[in-house]
Amino acid sequence: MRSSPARRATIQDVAQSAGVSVSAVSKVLRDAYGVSPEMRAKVTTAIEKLGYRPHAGARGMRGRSFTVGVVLTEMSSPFQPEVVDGINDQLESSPFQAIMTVGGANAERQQRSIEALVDRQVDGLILIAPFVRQPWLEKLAASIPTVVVARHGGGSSYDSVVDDDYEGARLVVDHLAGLGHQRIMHISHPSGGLKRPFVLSQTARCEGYVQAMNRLGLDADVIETTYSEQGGYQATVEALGRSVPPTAIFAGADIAALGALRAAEELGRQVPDDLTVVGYDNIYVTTIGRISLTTVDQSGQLTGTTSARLLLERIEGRSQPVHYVVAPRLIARSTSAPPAVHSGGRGGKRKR
Amino acid sequence: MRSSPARRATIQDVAQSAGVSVSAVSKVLRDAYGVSPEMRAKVTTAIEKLGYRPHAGARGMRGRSFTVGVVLTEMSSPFQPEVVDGINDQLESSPFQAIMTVGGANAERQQRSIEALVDRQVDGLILIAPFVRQPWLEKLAASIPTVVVARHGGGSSYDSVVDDDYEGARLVVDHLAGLGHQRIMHISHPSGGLKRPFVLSQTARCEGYVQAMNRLGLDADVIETTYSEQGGYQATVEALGRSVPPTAIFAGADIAALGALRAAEELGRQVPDDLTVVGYDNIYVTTIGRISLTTVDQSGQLTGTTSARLLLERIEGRSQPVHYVVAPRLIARSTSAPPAVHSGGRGGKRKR
DNA sequence: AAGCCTCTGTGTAACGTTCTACACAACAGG
DNA sequence: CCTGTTGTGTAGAACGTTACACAGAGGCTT
Repeated sequence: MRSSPARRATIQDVAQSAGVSVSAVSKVLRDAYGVSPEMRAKVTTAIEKLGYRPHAGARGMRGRSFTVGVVLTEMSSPFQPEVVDGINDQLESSPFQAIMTVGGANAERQQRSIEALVDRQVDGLILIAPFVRQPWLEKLAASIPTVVVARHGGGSSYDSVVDDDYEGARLVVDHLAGLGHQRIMHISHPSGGLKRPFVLSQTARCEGYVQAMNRLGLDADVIETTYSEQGGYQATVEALGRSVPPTAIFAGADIAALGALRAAEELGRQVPDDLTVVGYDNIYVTTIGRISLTTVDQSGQLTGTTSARLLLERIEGRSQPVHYVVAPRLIARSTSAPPAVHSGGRGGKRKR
Repeated sequence: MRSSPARRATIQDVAQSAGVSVSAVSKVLRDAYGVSPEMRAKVTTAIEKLGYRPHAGARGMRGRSFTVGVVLTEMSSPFQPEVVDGINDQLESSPFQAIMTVGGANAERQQRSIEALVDRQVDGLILIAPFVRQPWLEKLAASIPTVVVARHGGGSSYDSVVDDDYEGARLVVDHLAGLGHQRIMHISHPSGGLKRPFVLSQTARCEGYVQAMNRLGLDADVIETTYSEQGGYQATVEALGRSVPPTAIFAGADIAALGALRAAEELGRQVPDDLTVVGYDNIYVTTIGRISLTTVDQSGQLTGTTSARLLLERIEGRSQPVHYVVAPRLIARSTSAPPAVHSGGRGGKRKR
């Protein structure tokens, strides 16, 4: 008459099987001070034999749960999964395990996701592009080690890893201006209610664009829609319908650039001959032949490994904040080229 | 001299603040029998006031953790995130919270991810396209409520939700044959060591293709590479290099179809005039103008909500297995057309 | 030889919940 | 007035782990 069909082995069972005390087993498990080699051997054998695995919930009640929580904003964006891969790679060699939740688009749902993770007693948190309010974030980070990804402005109680979106935008503008473009339109995305300096990528890219344009003495021209195929499409249709349309479109995200490409195609503009289109993110599809989009790469992988490393340091006790900036890289492909020739001085636009 | 800066409120604190016993609070929390309306009111007020949130780890030690674990194989595939969205939607109205881990490509890492979740005392498990071995899976599912997504062959101790990949492949073959194609090549992906009938989508699609071809009296022609842009590219280069090349390529996944498109372009074949290409999955990029791939849709959202529903039923106690099949749907876009004219016999094809 | 370390191992009190068993009150039926 | 019954609340033992406090056993100094 055994109890349940397949009860899980506990630390008790291991202790009994090895003929030692529970505390001794715990010591071995925790790699604590004061275990003889024989002790360790006996215990590990017993663990092996019983297929014992420590119960994270019980662990979390006293010490650590060896779990870190990752909150994503959206999985469909290709950048975030890349970051997650980086995190997992970095954690592989540590005793920590990452668990994720999807926060979703609004601050409230995001907050709920974060709290759910905290309820589950994670030892640390990595938040990707969160738009919860700053005071809430600071308070959260004061109570649990936290690393924030893709949100500018630093913060005093958490670490952060951000792409230098200002610089990325500058790279694009300089590239386009270098090709001879003057009327460069930028497609942006709502700021999510965050105010300077605690802004997400979209806002930083937009500001970087404006600054770079001003420095070159060019007029900034921003259309705010959303970072989506639809958004890019609409913004492009609107811009090309003007009496003096832009010669280049800089979309703040590749996905919007794809919409811009579709709009251009439908309106009979050849890319890059009649119109230059540039994106941002270097998502996978931009590389494939039919698209071959000029874009900016921010290494999601590197961002992920870095943030995991910072989080582990923080869990180990570091408390002064570290803010890490990842340098972006322009990847010129085949959707950018010099603008169409003007007949003479200023004149007409030629289209096919 | 308070203890720590911001200690988390416990059930004790709530009990004290409400002037009742801990057990009473627990009863309210669990909606258990034997609480008077006044009691409930007092307790909920106290909970509100203290901002109390139950500690999932501690809960898990006796009762439920109200957490379900989701294991993905890869996040870069667009199908899996869609499933996750569906799961989250369904769980929104329940007290359960989903946490995810990324299993990765090999069975061993996947197994580790699953175990990590079990260690964290999840109440149930949803596994997306797992290729752990069948006996292991059955044993796991015997000890914890489990739903398996995208793996054929049923199973006696778990529920499953699968796309009818056989039918999907048949839809494609019939579509192509209906257009007049005879030499239809299929790009497949390694089976991951699983044997019939417990196969993953790729194998089912391949088998469905072979059966459909045979039924029409056509010769099956399969190249096994991987479901990746590279894989699709290589297979296509190989096939088009033959003395009698296929007139249509049916890639088992959209991502491979994109590679096929690139290969066709580089080899100077016009799609769909010189070559038809069809994918599977209806991933986002297939919809955009420059690509507009003919493909098969399997609703990831529906798959997700269904599997979450099944899991909740199972957690509530159902034990006989349910196997749910989702019907696929062909989406004809602009990469499929009748084959190029044979000199003589067949009617001419002219497009655009 | 006494005293004092150091090294290993054990006992046991938490940790925050759940849930069974029970106490008590109020009330109904005989 | 006694005996149930029903409804409401509480005590307290788990659950599986950690980590503090301490007990012995030797070995080194004086």
